[in-house]
Amino acid sequence: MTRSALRIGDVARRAGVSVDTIRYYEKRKLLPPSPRSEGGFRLFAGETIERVRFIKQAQEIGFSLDEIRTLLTGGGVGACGQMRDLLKAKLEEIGERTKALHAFKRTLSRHLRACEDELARHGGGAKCPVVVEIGRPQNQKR
Amino acid sequence: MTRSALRIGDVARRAGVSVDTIRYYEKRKLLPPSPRSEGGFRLFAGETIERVRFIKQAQEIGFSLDEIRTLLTGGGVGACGQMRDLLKAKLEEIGERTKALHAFKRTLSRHLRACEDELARHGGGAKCPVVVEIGRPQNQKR
DNA sequence: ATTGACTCTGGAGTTAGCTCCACGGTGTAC
DNA sequence: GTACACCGTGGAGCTAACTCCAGAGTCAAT
Repeated sequence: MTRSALRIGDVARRAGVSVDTIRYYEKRKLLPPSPRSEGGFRLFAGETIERVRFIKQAQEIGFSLDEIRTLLTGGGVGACGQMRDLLKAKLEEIGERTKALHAFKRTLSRHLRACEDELARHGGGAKCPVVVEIGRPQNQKR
Repeated sequence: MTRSALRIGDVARRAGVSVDTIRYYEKRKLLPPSPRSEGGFRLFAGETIERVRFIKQAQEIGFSLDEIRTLLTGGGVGACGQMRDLLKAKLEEIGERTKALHAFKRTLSRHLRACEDELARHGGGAKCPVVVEIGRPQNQKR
């Protein structure tokens, strides 16, 4: 019951973003227009913090604000089926991202191994095999 | 031995980017300055295609061009140790990204389950529980 | 020798996602 | 009742990563 409303600065601090970001999200419809105090200050409920964190989380893994908004605003009233499709699509995307991440990880791991082998053999005096493989100029192979 | 040089358009096509992008990468030092033809056309070796693909791959999973450049240019001549550290750091970052991806996947999966339960129970007529949980306005819990 | 596809440079323009600023009003603690 | 931190709006500015353009030159084929 202690639903004391938060002001924009509190939300920002507790969600780890700037107040400008909050206002920007509101403008971009990622946050609904908030009720205001007498004097015009925005008043937020505690859940807003969760919501902003969700946005940040989604963003970090590569979704755009527009994509996130479609997630947040669902498919309109009662559009559970639409939401389900959306979620499925996003989950598939995440699967692909995960695969890409794995592939890249393997690539880097391979380079790392080459690097450590080289260090073990020549103590780093010679030229790095990674630089040789990856950073080769455009002329020829050897 | 058939090292016929490629022109910018070939590289672009085969790497799946625009010629402008190639030139941009060169300017940003992700590609070394290429030798030129008599008339001033850039001439690329086949490996450039790999390199551009590597850049795109790294980029897709969230690395900036600056970060990628440090990977591509290593740590200077013979700096194998430096490269190793760099690779280790990047691999750790990838690990974190993977975790974030997983967490988000769980969140979305949970929403999806809620959505499908709701559909099974009420056939989608009612309001979507996901919208209720995620897209709630700032007022109160219920 | 001319055509048509391609390339060059320099610089301007674009999109996403903020970030900063000035100038003025609010809220509350003393 | 005033000091001081906070908030409001509108709009300009910023960074990354391209993308587009004009005007001019190149190259391979016919």
